[in-house]
Amino acid sequence: MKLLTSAPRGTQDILPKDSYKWRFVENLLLDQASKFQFKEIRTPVFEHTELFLRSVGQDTDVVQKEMYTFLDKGNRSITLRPEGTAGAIRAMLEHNLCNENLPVRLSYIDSCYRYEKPQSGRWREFSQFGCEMIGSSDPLADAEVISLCDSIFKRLSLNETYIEINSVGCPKCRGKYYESLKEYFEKNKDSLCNTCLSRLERNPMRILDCKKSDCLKIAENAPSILDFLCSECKEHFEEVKKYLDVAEIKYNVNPKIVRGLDYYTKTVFEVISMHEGSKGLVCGGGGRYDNLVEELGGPPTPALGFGLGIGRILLAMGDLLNFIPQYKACDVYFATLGEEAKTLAFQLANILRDSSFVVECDTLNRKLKPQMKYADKIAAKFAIVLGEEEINSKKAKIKNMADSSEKPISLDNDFLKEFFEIYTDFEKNKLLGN
RNA sequence: GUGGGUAUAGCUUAGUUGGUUAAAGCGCCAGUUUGUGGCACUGGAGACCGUGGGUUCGAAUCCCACUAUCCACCCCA
Repeated sequence: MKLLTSAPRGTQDILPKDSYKWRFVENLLLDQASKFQFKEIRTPVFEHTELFLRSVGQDTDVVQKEMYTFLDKGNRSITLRPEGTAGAIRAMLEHNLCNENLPVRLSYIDSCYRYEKPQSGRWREFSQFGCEMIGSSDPLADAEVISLCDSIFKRLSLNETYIEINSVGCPKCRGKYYESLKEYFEKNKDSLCNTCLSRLERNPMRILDCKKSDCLKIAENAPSILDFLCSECKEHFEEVKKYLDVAEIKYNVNPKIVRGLDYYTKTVFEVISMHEGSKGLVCGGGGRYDNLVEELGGPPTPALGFGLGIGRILLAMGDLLNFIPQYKACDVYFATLGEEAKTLAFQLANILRDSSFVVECDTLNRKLKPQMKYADKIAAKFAIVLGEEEINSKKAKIKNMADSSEKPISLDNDFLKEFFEIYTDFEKNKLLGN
């Protein structure tokens, strides 16, 4: 078969055999966030390009080479969102949510888009769960957001996941730190890789993130941001750690973590999964961004948040996904012979469905045998055969597919009542282990 | 963006030093007499061997390009 085309590069179709797993994880994420009073917000998939230029930052890789940007028919520059924070904050400001109760706590599940070369755990279209807490500068807010993130992984039984935290300070302390970093790397310029040389000018902190062995070696002895934090930032960071300790949340302080987006200040953190299939993959990240709200035209407002890649979470979960409850099994399958039977089955099926049973009827006009085969394959609990005899006598047999036992059932007004009796009996026996 | 692997039915794969109608298992469909599933047996549908060039009398097999996919780097969720 020659298909016209296939799904675009870096996208994925989530088929019925997997979609329920996604749904389960998504529900769990939103539910856990709601325990911390985060409420769902839904924002557009695309925004005006300038939003991301300003928030994510001109110099970032995301903006420089990964955005899906195009002109619409009205000549507006539009960009498919590469992350969730900017849109959430924009919407919050546009609808004056921060003029109501502070803090504002928002959660979302967004499809995001980045033009990257796909590989394991990386797609061009990916689903991101995020939470944003706007209005508090208190270190407890940081601890609470990290705690939410941590609790999610606990709830998912992802135990080989750990949290790394750092503080990138405020623009004030970062200025001094950059100078010192530049000075340090200038001295070791000869051993740096080419990418790092260009980073030296634009964003020396990114050199700390380089994985090349030569750069790693130099970075090892580079000055640490933690030694340059101003008293306010330092105190803030200490408080955050104190709260995390109280909550018995495990974390490593890693002065080398640098988040990829420009808006971060003070606390930043990453969630790294060491599970099979996602070894060392960053499946979440976040931090404080005290200047972003103002940057987008709002009043000076402290805020912070985090994002998790849902695809990466599923990757990390691996075999755990097998324990997720699947779609409801079929309660009753109607095997039908002839037009009249088909019609009757259709009516009876809807009666059962109104009582929230899961029912399926034959729609392929197959012979009885293949129909029973099918009922078996879909693991129907009961099968009811309808043919000429049954219609004439207004009585049918309902077959328990597990033990092949059959019981009579009326097809008239008593149908639902009798079915209930048979069904509860069946469930009772199951509980008793028969 | 850089480097490497892979590309044969829906899925998993076989395909010998290039040689004629490209195999198998699973899955799907149908049958094994009349209206009943799980087992077994029989049969069937389904592949222009990723695409396009080239080498050759002859290419799934060799060469080149492209595309897709996977992996690593970069970056990140």
